[in-house]
Amino acid sequence: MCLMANRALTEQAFLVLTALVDEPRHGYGIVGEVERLSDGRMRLRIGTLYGVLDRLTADGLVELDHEEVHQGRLRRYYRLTDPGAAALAAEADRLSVHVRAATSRLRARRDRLSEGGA
Amino acid sequence: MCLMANRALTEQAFLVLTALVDEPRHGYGIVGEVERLSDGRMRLRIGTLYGVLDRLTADGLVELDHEEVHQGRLRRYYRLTDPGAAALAAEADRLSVHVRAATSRLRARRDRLSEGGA
DNA sequence: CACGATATCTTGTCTCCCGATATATGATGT
DNA sequence: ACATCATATATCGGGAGACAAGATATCGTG
Repeated sequence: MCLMANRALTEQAFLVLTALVDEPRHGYGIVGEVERLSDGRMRLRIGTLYGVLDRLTADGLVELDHEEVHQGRLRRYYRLTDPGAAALAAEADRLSVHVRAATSRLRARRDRLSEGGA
Repeated sequence: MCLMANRALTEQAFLVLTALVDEPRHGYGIVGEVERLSDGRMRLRIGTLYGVLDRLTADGLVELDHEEVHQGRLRRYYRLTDPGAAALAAEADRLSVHVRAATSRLRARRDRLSEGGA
């Protein structure tokens, strides 16, 4: 366990954390929620999920909530921790700066080009 | 050259494209601009830059603008192409969806927790 | 009773980020 | 004069991580 590892989150880790903000979810539930919250554009691969989940657990950003058997199949539910919520907030902030920089510059470029082309 | 490769951009590629929206820049200029546009939080490593630049060039998202010698040292300037601007806009849009999902859920979580804690 | 969906996890491959290194010139300091 | 640092290009090896594919198991459906 390494709670102090505040390296930048990967995009997949970001999406997993986001999917867990509302309520604890199990593996397949996380995959479905990620697809939903990204407007169906991001499909988290099942092989990717468990690696991400292991790393997030090791860093203390998520933790095992409980296990239950649903229709004969085991479901392992994960929960967002407070450090996890803080890390997600920090990463969202960081990304938001990049997105704003890109969109404002692109807008200026479009204005510049349409002016020259008119 | 593979113009049709619309795989998702890496974060570093996103930042390089953003740095080139305003005007053509050379390698070191890109590094400095990335640091500026990320509020000093992202320092693009020089070893990373040239790999990113090679891939973006191969995909037709940037292209060589011109070369000039400044104070005895060669500067190789790169320029954003129209497909590059389109790819950057699409990626900014995609990230923006993720950021909004995270922030709105985190806000709801904070409200929920402060309510229970009050 | 085969097949697909649900559910977990492992393994191999491939991309790519990063640190280190190489090379070269101009500017700065002592 | 000479060392050192900033600028500027590029390459290489290591390691992290995403993804495809497969293993294993149960339930529902046709």
